[in-house]
Amino acid sequence: MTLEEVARRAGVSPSTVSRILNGTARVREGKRKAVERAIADLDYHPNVMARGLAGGRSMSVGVITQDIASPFFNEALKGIEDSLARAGYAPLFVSGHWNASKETERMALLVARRVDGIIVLTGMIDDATLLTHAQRMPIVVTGRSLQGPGLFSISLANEQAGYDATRHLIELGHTRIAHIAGPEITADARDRLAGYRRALTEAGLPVDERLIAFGDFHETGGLLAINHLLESRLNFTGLFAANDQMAYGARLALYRKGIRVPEDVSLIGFDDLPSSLYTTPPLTSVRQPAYDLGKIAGEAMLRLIQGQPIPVTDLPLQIIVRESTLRRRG
Amino acid sequence: MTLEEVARRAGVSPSTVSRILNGTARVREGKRKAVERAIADLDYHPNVMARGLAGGRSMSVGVITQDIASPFFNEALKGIEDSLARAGYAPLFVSGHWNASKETERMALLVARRVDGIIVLTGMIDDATLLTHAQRMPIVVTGRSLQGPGLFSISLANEQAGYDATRHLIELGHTRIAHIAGPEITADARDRLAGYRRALTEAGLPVDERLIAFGDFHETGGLLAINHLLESRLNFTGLFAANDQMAYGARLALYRKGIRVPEDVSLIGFDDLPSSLYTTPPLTSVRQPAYDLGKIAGEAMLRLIQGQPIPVTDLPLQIIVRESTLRRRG
DNA sequence: CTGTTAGCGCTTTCAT
DNA sequence: ATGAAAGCGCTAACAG
Repeated sequence: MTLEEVARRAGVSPSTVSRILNGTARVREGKRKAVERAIADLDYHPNVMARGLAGGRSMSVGVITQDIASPFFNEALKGIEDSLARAGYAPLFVSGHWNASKETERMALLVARRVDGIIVLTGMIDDATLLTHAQRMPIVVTGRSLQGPGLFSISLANEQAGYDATRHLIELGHTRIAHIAGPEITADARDRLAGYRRALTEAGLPVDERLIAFGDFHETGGLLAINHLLESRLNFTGLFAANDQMAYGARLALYRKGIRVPEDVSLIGFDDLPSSLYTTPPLTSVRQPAYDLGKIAGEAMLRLIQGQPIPVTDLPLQIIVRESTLRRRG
Repeated sequence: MTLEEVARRAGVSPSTVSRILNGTARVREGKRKAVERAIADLDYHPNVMARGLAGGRSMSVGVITQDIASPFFNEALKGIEDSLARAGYAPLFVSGHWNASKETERMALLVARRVDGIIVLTGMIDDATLLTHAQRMPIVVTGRSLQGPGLFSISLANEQAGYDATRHLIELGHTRIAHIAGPEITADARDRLAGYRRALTEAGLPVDERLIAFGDFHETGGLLAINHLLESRLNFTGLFAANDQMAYGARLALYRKGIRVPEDVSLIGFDDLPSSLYTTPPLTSVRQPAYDLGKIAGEAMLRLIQGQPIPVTDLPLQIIVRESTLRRRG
């Protein structure tokens, strides 16, 4: 089934069919009807590649994640898929594996595929490279605030959220609060750590550097960090992990040592992954609206492609209090 | 940068460049060198769409999952991405949302995008439809065993694994074993349930239908199922959940009632999600090699496209014993 | 409003 | 072994 056959069957020219398909120009009602019937009769679906070649658009947008199998990114991907699908665009997912050079390579792959735009979910690529790419095609990037033509960034208030999380523990009476930070190279991790420091300082509490451990944003990282803290015989009653996965690992490490959550240690995570509702005990966490983030990124991309202005949307981070944090005893 | 410019720069015809790019024919060493230099100098990347239009191949394969954000599917997607990327193919992911009609619709979308093949991860589409599609393009389907030209299926021994899981509990001395099954419409769920029944029967234990609850393969389903069982005042010391997510929900429900795992109830899941290593206690589960499954599916697709024979590979399901199951006391 | 005419960048006969 | 030429299916000026 080709557009030409549709045209023949409807008794019009190919251009007319194209116009109707794309809404490029007004067409007389009669012809439109005829074409629509022909399309239905023939079960015609435009060839996306031919369209792309001729029109210069591929109807696909590239999405760079760090790890396609990470629960946090996944929620975002779902949001992206949903928003893009509505406009007939298909997402092309690639993983950067937390590696700047691999990420650059994947980006080249997307460019070769002539994607109409690229959404970068918390990438490691530097700002300058991004800005350069933005000159050739629309870019939406999350996790940093960047200004530039053809580029839209969605940043979340990580510092403030890190502050709030720590503050939550302080308000529960905790004074010895440890922090498992994420990799120092990621801006998110640095901001959350900065928030932690500010909350402590503002409350007049000392910042004990030995209470700060670094993890890899995975469960193992949390586990190792806690084991390390415990071996150093440092005590603490509050613990703020820079993401939920590390909180899970930390929780297991505590369980192994017979330290109870929340009775002995209050634990707060970050991300509020869907699974955090079902840990034992259910985890208190800073909710990052991952799905919404993806959806907004997708919609922004669509607007960018069409040259429309993008409305500013607020993505509030909020603390979801569950059962892993408790007022300090005594 | 187009192929023509490369040809001009290398002093050859476009066809020659094309031949070198695709390895379609032997080309004299001198010209090949010249072309390769031109490609490097110009940083040329073939236009995938033009290629697709002319050659009839899109260098992309469609992947239908039920839920792009489910941890199990995700591991598989990662495997698919890895195997496909090596051959220059890109996966196009779509979600069927456990809904047969939506799945059919998504399939049509993939066909319209002229994918070179479709991988169906445990879909709900009926066998006949799949066989029909297989006549037009390569299909790889997991979770069922189906024979046909242009079609390759990878099935896992779900019944046997269900049997093994139940058997594990029986061997630990449990006689009252409950089962949280998945949706009856899915073959996986039915098979696991059948294995559960067989293990009980073979061991001479009665199959108490009241001890079988159905869930939706999500955490909520497990939680609800256990609440239901508990309200009916049925007692049991062993529990087999048809997937890990439902096991998580069940574990929380038990925690809420003050029933300890594994001291009071031994719990075994299915899938062995990465996160099951970090639950409290770490979950005993039947390991489904999701990543390998994806990888094998991707490789099979590549072979199918190239008309090569597909080697039979065995995907063993095995029980990973952790700390959520224990010998029955007393 | 609508048809005609060029391509988009590449692959693939068909000659040579 | 290699070049010339004819499309793949569609969009986008350009004329009416």
